[in-house]
Amino acid sequence: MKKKTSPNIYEIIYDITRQIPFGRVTSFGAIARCIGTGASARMVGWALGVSQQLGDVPAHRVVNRNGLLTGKHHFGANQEMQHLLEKEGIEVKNDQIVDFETLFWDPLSLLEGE
DNA sequence: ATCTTGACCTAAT
DNA sequence: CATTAGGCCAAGA
Repeated sequence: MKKKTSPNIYEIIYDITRQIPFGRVTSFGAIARCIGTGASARMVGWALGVSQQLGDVPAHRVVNRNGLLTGKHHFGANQEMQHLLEKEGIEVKNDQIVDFETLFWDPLSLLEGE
């Protein structure tokens, strides 16, 4: 069988990001923590960037711990990320999510739910 | 093969 | 309270 560095990381990150409910957001740290060791917040952002380019994962629902749209620049151009969030009913001000803690969705809930 | 950069986070000074 | 340092893993040059 083929031996890769760590294909699991991608699957986990993709899966978690895909499980994010509508109108809800999460942070890199939360996902990284959900994975635990073997991955870091940076990998999440990098993996999400790839997934976003693939169009299979709503990366616009993932922001940093501050609720700041750090990676909006990676969405091609303009405030596409912010527009997507606003379309979901999320209010964004100055590239920052309003009531972030309220809209925050913890991926750990998946582990608890299942 | 090595070095640098990267959508980050936590802790220490 | 603000800034610096360290950790973490992977991809590009």
